[in-house]
Amino acid sequence: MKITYKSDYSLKTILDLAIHFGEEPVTIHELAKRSDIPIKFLEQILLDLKRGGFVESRRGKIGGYLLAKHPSKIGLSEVVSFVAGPIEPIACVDKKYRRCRDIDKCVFRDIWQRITSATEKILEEVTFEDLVKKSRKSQGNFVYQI
Amino acid sequence: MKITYKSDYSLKTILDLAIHFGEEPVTIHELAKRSDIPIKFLEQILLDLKRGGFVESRRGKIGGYLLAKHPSKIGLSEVVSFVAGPIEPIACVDKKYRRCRDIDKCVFRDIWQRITSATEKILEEVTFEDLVKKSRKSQGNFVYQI
DNA sequence: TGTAAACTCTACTAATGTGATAGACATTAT
DNA sequence: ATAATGTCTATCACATTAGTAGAGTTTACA
Repeated sequence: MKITYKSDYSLKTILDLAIHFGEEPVTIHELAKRSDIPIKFLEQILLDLKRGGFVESRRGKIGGYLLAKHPSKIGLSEVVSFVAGPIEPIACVDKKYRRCRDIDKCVFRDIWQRITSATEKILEEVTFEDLVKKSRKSQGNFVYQI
Repeated sequence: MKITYKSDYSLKTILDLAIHFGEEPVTIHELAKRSDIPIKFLEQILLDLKRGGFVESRRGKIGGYLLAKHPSKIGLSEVVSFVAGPIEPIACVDKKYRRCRDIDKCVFRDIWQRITSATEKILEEVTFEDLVKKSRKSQGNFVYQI
């Protein structure tokens, strides 16, 4: 799990669409402006999120983006996994990396697994509906601000 | 926190020195061979660890490296912070990154902070003495294997 | 039926980080 | 003296990140 600008932008964008769930499609322009994201970068991000099944789009005039599912059905865990990669903080879990000589005897592995479990537990308890509610509670609601 | 090869090598090296605490200095050559680390890369890593105050060196013939403190006084948390950067998984915590428009209203921030706390809790409970004991329990002790 | 406003797709780029490698130098036990 | 050790600086190939550019396609509506 690595929260880069791109994953940060992805999360903010899904939250924005969750806030506007049930309304008209939201344009890239609006999303970009509200979350202060470079518009051409956001285009690519939205295409990714579409491929991931998190958002849908409408083309043409009065087109825009919509959340693909109800915010209560979108878990933070699945989104984070998609936009920020596997939760594990450690290289040795990744298939691309060389294996340890004897990974089963690595005393650090248990640590990384415990951190992963703790992280998953926190993420799995949260849906975007929860985040929308939390966001509405923060007076002013930062997503709308200029 | 990002566990790269370099941080992985650093942890393994400190563990190796912890296992040999109280004995003669361990040479870079031995460390490199036992943990399968490119020797020239390990040289740099050891200089970093020295600057970090984790290890000491003896130059000249029969020189080598030693742990600077007793393994029970070296916490996994401090080592990980040193070799893998701040525990936080998120860009916005880093001073170098642009601030959110209104970071106090960011609904994700609380999530990253909870993950950070959970991670710190796990790391803070472990010292290298613990890891040495755990390592000795794994029969064969991978650090010694060819 | 034209057109403006929207999404779509591919390519490119600058900056940075990662994982090394190379080679000259300094120190010390014997 | 010398061999074995640590020290230091430079360089490099490759991947990732955070964009930018530009040409396309689709659709509502006048």
